[in-house]
Amino acid sequence: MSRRTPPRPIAADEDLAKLARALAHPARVRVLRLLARREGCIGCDIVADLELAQSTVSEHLRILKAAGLIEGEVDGPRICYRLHREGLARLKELVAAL
Amino acid sequence: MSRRTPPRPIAADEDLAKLARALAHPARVRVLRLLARREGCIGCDIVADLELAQSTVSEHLRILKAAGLIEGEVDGPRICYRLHREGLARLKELVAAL
DNA sequence: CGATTATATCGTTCTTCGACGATAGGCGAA
DNA sequence: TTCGCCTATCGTCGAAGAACGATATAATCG
Repeated sequence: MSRRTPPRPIAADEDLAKLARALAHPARVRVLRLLARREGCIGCDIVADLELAQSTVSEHLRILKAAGLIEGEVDGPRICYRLHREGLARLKELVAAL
Repeated sequence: MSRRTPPRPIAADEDLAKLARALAHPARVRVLRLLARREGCIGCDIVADLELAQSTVSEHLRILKAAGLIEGEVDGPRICYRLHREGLARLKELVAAL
């Protein structure tokens, strides 16, 4: 157990890779910036901002949510998205530690 | 030209997405950590550390190099890889700015 | 020179991603 | 309840990613 670099996957590597994958598309980065700018939440305005089909945007949002970078709260017939500070903080930690 | 959010791609989004894509695989994250640990350079030891075929590792290194996160210097018959501080710093900047 | 070692590249196969249209479900308003 | 808006999900298709073995290139050693 004094091996220098254990051959096992190493959880932190997987974690960072997963978060990075969520960032690995300009549309998703744009969504994050959008949510950062407007402190509050945004509904379908995201669809209007990105120039993509609604279903495509929905998929990007799903990916960001699955990665823990954003969260969506149901607000009547629409959904209010906002940054998920904890997930974002974890991402920053992991990157800063590189 | 007073549009709030111009529909153009926005270079910074593309940049961050590209960098993130380079990080979007555990093997590549691991390489970065490896190079961070051993301050100096490493040759084919990377192949030994990752449990992947040499050609696969070579491809991962190519991707990291293309993203500007590492650099390789020819050292006789082998190649000495090290972190590319500037690229890494740019990545950290962009992520921290989120 | 010939052998050895370290890397890169090529070609293939399989999987995953990204985009779209079509459609279904939920909620508020009329 | 019926209509209309917002969102999610499904199915499909083409593009890109990931892995490998085989092979090519380059430099050192004997």
